[in-house]
Amino acid sequence: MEKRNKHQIKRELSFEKLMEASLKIFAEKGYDKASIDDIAKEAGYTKGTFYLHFSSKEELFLKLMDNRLESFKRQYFEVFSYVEDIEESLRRGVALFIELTKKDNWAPIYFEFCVNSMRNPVIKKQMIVHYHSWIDMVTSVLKQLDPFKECEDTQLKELAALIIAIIDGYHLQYSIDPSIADQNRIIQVIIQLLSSFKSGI
Amino acid sequence: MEKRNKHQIKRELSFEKLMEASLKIFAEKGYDKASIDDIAKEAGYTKGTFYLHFSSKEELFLKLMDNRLESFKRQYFEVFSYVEDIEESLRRGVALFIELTKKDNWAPIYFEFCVNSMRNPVIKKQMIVHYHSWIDMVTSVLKQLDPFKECEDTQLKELAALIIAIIDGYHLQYSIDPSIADQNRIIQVIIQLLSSFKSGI
Amino acid sequence: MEKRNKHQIKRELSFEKLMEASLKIFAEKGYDKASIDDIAKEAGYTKGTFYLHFSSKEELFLKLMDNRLESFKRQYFEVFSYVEDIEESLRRGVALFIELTKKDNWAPIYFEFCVNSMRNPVIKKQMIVHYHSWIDMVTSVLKQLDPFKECEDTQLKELAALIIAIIDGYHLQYSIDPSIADQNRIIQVIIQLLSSFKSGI
Amino acid sequence: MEKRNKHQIKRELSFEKLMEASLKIFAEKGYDKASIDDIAKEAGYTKGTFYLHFSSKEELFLKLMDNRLESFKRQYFEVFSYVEDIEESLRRGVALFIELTKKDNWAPIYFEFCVNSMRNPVIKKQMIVHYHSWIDMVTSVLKQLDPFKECEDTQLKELAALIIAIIDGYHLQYSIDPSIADQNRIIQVIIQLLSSFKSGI
DNA sequence: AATGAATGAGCGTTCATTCAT
DNA sequence: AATGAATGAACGCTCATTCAT
Repeated sequence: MEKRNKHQIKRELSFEKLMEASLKIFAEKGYDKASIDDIAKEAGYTKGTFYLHFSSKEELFLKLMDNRLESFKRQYFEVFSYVEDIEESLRRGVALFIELTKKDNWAPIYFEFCVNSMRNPVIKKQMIVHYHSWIDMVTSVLKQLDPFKECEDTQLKELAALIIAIIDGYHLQYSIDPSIADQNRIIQVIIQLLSSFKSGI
Repeated sequence: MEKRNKHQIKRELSFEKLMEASLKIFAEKGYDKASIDDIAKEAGYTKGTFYLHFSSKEELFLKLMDNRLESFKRQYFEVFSYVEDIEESLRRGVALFIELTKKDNWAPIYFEFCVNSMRNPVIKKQMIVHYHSWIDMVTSVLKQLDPFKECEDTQLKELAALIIAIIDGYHLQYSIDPSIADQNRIIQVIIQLLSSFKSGI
Repeated sequence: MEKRNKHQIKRELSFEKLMEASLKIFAEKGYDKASIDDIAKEAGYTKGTFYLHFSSKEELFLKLMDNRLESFKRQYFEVFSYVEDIEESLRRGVALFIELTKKDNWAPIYFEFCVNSMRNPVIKKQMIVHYHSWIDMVTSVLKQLDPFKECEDTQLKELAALIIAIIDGYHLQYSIDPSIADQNRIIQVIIQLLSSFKSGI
Repeated sequence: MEKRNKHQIKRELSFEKLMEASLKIFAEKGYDKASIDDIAKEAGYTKGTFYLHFSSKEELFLKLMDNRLESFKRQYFEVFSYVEDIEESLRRGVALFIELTKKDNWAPIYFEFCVNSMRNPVIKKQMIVHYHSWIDMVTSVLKQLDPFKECEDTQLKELAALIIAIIDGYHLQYSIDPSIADQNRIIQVIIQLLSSFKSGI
């Protein structure tokens, strides 16, 4: 048992280190230019160790995607979960939402996920699953808000998809040239979108 | 002289063909997985010819970016140039704008430009130049519209940047899962944004 | 003492299992493509256990060769040991001999031994020892037969070598294309060879 | 044209060198242990050049097999083609046949072909084709001989297959331990086989 | 202008072997 | 006795780039 545990702990440690390293390397170099050697070395191991944990580069990428996308959803959800009155708290929510994307070098890795999903069907499939799960999350947040409580899910989902698209667009612009991407304006747009949606009902 | 000319013509022809081929191959495979061999073959030449025109893969990529981004701006500008009365024609304009992006497999190559610009400073610099030039173009289109004629350029530029961000966001979503990206809604958002901007003045 | 015994028994068990597994894997994949992992897994153990029993892949191969070649000799000897009257029983003997080679996927592993012995001096040495021991075995069988009782050993050994060569040749042909290797004809050739040898004396 | 020619000549030269080198390396080390690096270096080139000529290691092996097996058939055929009177000249023919196999390090490469054909279906297929073509060759030689002129092809083919099996068996024994493989005896066996076949008609 | 032979560095992956547990 | 984490050398293969023709 004890042995088991020590092995397990070591295993988990090296796995964690490799995941962390791969996040960094993929973000820095992109999927293709990131080599297994780079990743293993960054994690403090050699190539061989990598293949103890992942059967291929693609598998690692998939696992990293899954891990990161899921973790982001969770973080976002926490941010939004205590949003109760509308305007002001939503403003705060969206601001936080946007703030989070700037942490952790999220942009390069996120767009790396996106771009690779456009060409690799396996990655695409996983991307779609996560994207929908985000939409569901945002939908459920909206549903907590008074004005939307009565809305149909389909409508709210469309609204959620729109919000995510806008934030992604802002996000991309911010990555290209932070000096032109104005966080306040994008928040205004989203608030406005919500208001007009309310009144449209 | 004549010979010179024939050579020049041939040279331009092979250059054009290589550019076209590289567009196709980069869109299909992405920067890293596209090989010079692939591109040359697609153009009907061999590797050697490639290096007669481009000193490296990166140079080609830069030239292609320049060429495509410029050409897109031109196409968009044409679309918008005869927009004179507001709402309806703008709707048509934005729709066309969006439609254009779906042609020519533009999405994968565009995001390829974006993602690479996040990592390569030379590419980034060029991307920023083009992005600003797009903003200027959209700004100038807006300026033609009655309600915005009196606006300050700085304000209009912010508006233009916002519009482009939103369209990019829509575009990305469309690339991830076309079934959730609703073109009409995104157009509505932009129209609304314009209206509210007008009334905000 | 008892503990010792238990350990020994376990040790012998795992050794046996590893040998059996290696026979199967080497036959299936050949020496180079068979991995220690494959073999250990097939035996129901892990790599570590393998190195408790064998110091290297080559040592295993050598032990397996020794084991298999010896075991084959024993089996053959049993088959031939009760051959007493000549023609008919010899026919049966040779047929059985050939039949045995088809069992247990013997061909691929046997030729694996042969081919490796052509390149590795250690393996070659062991192969020669066994080959000679086969010749001796066949010689002793021949010596039991009336017509050969008076023959000199050197002569009988030559005959034995010839018989083994012919069977190996048949065996190889059978492995390449079973549809052209005719067991009866090869038996006839051997019978004939024996008759002519007899009359040659 | 001239250019073409020079390129072609260079190409053929490097191809030839690579084939020769691969013959040597495969014979020395066997298929799996022979590395592309080894082969290319032996030929005086680098790995890259190898892949200009062969798309994979397997393709090279297949081409080498085809080339060698065909060339051997041709050599054998030349040896036998002027065999007209029986016994003595056949003796000479078989002797030459056997002699040829000792040249060029044929044994290790031939058994390498055989052993690999037992596990790789593509190689197996090609091996069978060549083997049958050998049988046909030997059959046609036999048919030139007076006693066999009237025989049916099917019968002669069986005889040919038998002869080849016996020679291969001798060949294998010779490779394992030359000191026990007696060339004269194997020739006697074949001659005898032919005589008994004749009288069997 | 165009070809294509040649290079060399690099990559994803495998695997025999070691050793702490 | 058995495990399994870790290594490091190798291997098959790809590809951007160079250069003689």
